[in-house]
Amino acid sequence: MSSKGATTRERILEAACELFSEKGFVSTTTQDICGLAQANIAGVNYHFRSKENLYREAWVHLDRLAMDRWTELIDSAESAEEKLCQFIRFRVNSVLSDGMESRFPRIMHREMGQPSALHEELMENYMRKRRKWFLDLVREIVGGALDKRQERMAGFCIHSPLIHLIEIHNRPEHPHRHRCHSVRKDSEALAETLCTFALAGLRELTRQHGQKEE
Amino acid sequence: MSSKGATTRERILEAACELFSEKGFVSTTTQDICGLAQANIAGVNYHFRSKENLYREAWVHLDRLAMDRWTELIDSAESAEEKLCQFIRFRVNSVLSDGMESRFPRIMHREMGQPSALHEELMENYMRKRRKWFLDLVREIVGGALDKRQERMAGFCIHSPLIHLIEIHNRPEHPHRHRCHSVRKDSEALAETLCTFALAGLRELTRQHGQKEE
DNA sequence: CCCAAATTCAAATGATCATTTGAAATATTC
DNA sequence: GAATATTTCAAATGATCATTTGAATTTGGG
Repeated sequence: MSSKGATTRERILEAACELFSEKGFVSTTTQDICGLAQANIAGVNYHFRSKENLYREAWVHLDRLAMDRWTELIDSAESAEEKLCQFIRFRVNSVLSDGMESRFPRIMHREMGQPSALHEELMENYMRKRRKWFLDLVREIVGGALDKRQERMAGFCIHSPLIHLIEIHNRPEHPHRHRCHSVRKDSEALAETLCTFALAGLRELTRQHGQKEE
Repeated sequence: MSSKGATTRERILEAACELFSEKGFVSTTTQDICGLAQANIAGVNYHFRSKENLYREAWVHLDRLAMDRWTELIDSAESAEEKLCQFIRFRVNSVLSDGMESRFPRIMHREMGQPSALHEELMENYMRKRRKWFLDLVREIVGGALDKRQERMAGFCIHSPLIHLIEIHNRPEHPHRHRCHSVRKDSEALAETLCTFALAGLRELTRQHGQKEE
């Protein structure tokens, strides 16, 4: 716990980020948050007006952290294909690490599975730009060989395993987590498998499309 | 509504299947269920002892329906690759149809995202056999070329888009569903794209593995 | 050191939920 | 068709939750 020398407000926000990303908005109670933050229950409403607004602040905070790491990533790679693989490795590592890096993907995933009252606002502010970036990257790789609908479907095929990975590694404790053995060690191998699948799929799709043209 | 000439018990079970698969155990209230079933609130506890036990009965019912369609599928295809594609087409059609066929995948998905007290029992009874069937199918396709860990990862790559599809099409109404345009029409095209990706990925994986051997 | 503003706190409020209760209504049996 | 068992019902119960309240405590400026 990083509650060393932090204000009550900071401890509550930190606890909120942890719990909201783990369990989502509805399943997280203010009691949970204040318990973890070692603060009084009324602290949430005093410092953040409401649970809902605390949720909003948690998004602002997590988005900022995620974007910091995001920009590092974007600049590093050269070709579009390499950029995609970097993105895949980045996300796999983030999620499997179970650390702070995985919080943004996880709160996003919880919000998708059980939308809060802020859903549209959050999608507009935090989803749209990421989605566009990813689809543009796919388009760059296939080099205009596919139509918009096919690009979307290809993006779907590539992105789905990353979403599913979040899902698997963000399940409430339940002794049933025995499936995720040797997760740390598999991290790199899994990322490489996902890259292989993504590139092989894209190549096959463009190949098929080229054949139809002739 | 198929409440024609059905007993209260049947109407409650039917409503429970619909709502549990749409919103999951916790987010579905007995009031919702009885409202949809046009039954008194006490009906759940009279006919099913508890909400939890009603949930169990809903699983029994949905599993039976899903298995009926499942066996039709298994017998039809010849080669393992063809069987996998049949499975993919079947699942895509089921989920995109938004009908009764999609209920089992959806209740499964909700249970994974927010496990109930019955989680382990349900996984044991309804998940294990399906999971085994799918992984055996992958193994048959790669013909023993990959090790267990790689088979699992390949299965993950192929299965993830199907899970994600359930997720996308099982989101609470929210006007934000505008992403799913022309879903019905895209159904076949999406299934074919998924098949292409799956087979291309598997071939590339076995090819890479063959190279390493030499 | 004192006072006022900011913060913390335990307890109360009101809403929602699953479940219980016991009476009323309905169906079944003899 | 009366007696009995089954099913329905409106209202009550008790648990959990977010939020409010007003008093107690701490903090910071003069």
